[in-house]
Amino acid sequence: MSPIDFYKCLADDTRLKSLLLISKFNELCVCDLISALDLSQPKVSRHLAELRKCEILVDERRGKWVYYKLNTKLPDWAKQVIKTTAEQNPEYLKLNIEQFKNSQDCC
Amino acid sequence: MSPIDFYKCLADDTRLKSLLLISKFNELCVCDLISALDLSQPKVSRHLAELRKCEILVDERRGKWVYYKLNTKLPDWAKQVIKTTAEQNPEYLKLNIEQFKNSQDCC
DNA sequence: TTCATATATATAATTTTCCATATATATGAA
DNA sequence: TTCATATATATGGAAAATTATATATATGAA
Repeated sequence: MSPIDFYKCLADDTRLKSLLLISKFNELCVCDLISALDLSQPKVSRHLAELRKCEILVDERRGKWVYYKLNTKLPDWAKQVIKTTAEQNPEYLKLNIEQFKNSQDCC
Repeated sequence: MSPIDFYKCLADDTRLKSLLLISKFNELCVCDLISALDLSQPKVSRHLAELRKCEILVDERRGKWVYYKLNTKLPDWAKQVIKTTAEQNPEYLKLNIEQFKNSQDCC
């Protein structure tokens, strides 16, 4: 994975937020992201497909749902970049996480 | 600096290479980057202007030359991301650094 | 059939690039 | 010093390329 392909894939609000939310929650299904980000299903799905195509995320179908998580084969630098960004920017995801938790009726 | 603005600014080959070269060499002038990257002067200048506009780089004129270096006011996570990417991807800049050293007639 | 997700196509918006030109500094001659 | 020229860098504007979006439709599991 070349740095430029990696950063191009992060350079969209929907993709970056999806990635950081998935990093925080370990794995999420498409419908979780749709409700957290409050975006249309095709939009979320298309951006997840991009993250899948450049092998940042992997997907796994379990019944009706498709779950996305980080690709464990990512190079170390990419894992570190995602982790650092997610941990040190809580405010960037704050509202999305609140909304997600409300929609899950939990916490 | 929001993560999305930061990553949008990295998501171009000219900008990313310029940034990583500057990170490696501490500071470089525009003409150094033009010869290292083998790109037109307006192209390099325009991309440096973007990195300046989003406050990732700062510039300083010294005589005829304008030097660019990292903005020390960058948030920690951004500094870490740049450092990690630069250090763990030597091959991404390899040819550019060789070409730069040849043009400088050094090392 | 319904629910969850993916994808195709057309359109819109954004970004990049190129060429020309502008600006700022340095240098050399008169 | 002044004027002309050279060098380094920046920027305006148009065209080209890339990317994102909405809507409609397709697929796959229950």
